[in-house]
Amino acid sequence: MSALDQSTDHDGRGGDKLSLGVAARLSRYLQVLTQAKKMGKETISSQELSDYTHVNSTQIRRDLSGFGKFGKRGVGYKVDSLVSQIRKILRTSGQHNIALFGAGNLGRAIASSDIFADHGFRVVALFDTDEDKVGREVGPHVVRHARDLKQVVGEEDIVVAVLAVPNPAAQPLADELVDAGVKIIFNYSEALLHVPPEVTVHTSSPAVDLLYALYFYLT
Amino acid sequence: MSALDQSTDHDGRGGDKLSLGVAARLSRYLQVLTQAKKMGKETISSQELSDYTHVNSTQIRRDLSGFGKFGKRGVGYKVDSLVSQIRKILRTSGQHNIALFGAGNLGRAIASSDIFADHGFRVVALFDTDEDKVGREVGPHVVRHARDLKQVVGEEDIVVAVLAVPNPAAQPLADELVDAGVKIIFNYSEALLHVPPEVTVHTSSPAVDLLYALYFYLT
DNA sequence: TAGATTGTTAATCGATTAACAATC
DNA sequence: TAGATTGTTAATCGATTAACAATC
Repeated sequence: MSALDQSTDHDGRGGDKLSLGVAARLSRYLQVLTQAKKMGKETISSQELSDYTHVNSTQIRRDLSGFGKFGKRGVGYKVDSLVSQIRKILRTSGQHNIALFGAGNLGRAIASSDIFADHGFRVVALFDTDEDKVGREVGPHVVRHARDLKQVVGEEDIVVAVLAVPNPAAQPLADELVDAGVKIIFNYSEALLHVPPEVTVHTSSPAVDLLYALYFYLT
Repeated sequence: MSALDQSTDHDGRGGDKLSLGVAARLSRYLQVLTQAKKMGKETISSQELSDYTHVNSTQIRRDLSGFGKFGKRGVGYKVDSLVSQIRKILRTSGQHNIALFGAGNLGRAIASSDIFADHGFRVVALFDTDEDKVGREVGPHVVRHARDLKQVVGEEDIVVAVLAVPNPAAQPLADELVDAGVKIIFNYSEALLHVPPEVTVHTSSPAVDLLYALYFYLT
């Protein structure tokens, strides 16, 4: 993880790496803005963004003004152009191909939703190891056998793999993915995955998020 | 959101509110520890915890030592007792009842998994509005019609609702939940939900997490 | 113009980390 | 004992926020 490296220029314009906090907040703004755009909203104020993200409005303005003057005083920010700007800052303007593993309930839910598509991610392949599932259609995908993963990862330039597989299957699969050259593993199983340092694992943990929310309710 | 209120005592022993950062990190430690325990691991060092959580090992020791001397020098922390200690600190030692809405792919995936159960959350009811689904069995649950939600929420002391419903259904359902007295809404739809200030909404956003991970890969 | 909201400053506060003594 | 790892200090650095001038 070189994510902790911090740039010494703090005006943010230098094309240098964002700090962890800034990158995380920009991502959240993008989430809200994307949905606001879908709902036909044309402008949004830092205060409205604050209401949805729970980030202080001054900080939102500060985060954004580091990269340019995107807002209009007295009006707010144009939703549409702010989405483009943040995508540019996060360097995620393009399309990114992802491979999805596991065609169970969770895998099918992910494959049929547009949560990833809305942010420029395209599921290009859905894999399973169950021969009964291979060949079946799930949304726009035909389930492929996981033994083909290396070929597909190479051909389709896949950097991200999403794991919706049972816990015991996760580590062996992760090993194969690392071997095939995947750099980011999004893990929906609960398994603790061992990977080389150049590979990033993000383990989704709804229950942990819930514990956190509950703490502030209970106190 | 009173989550930003900060206590003025910083030793953490006073039974006062944790800061946002500390509470978030403790939750993450708990996630890893819970899984490590499942895998039969008996002790764990701050360095190992750091490898899995990407939190600096000094900070982990610092976070923990604020509440007591849980570790043994030269050995590490006992996984089992550390889990109990953190649960105590986060005040989530008990059981918490949750209601799950939506018996589609995602709802069924959540209902059949033990991600919530592992952390003391018990799904006590699964709702849908589709009459075809009502009455069907999903894991240990029988799908109930959402019109019964108010009764169930009252009877079962439900504080948390998990929404695995289509976007357009989310806001009307949130309104009903607020009316019924639910305090925490865990939103798996993409809809931006409007709720009164005493209710907390957490919107899950895998694509946003992915954007964030991708940024650090791309730079 | 009057009202609203941005962009920016300056001050404060908390988070982070290297280093190391303590001790298992 | 020797090695390992915790608990804690002290210094630094970045995040946060109130306040307000600028301006749409």
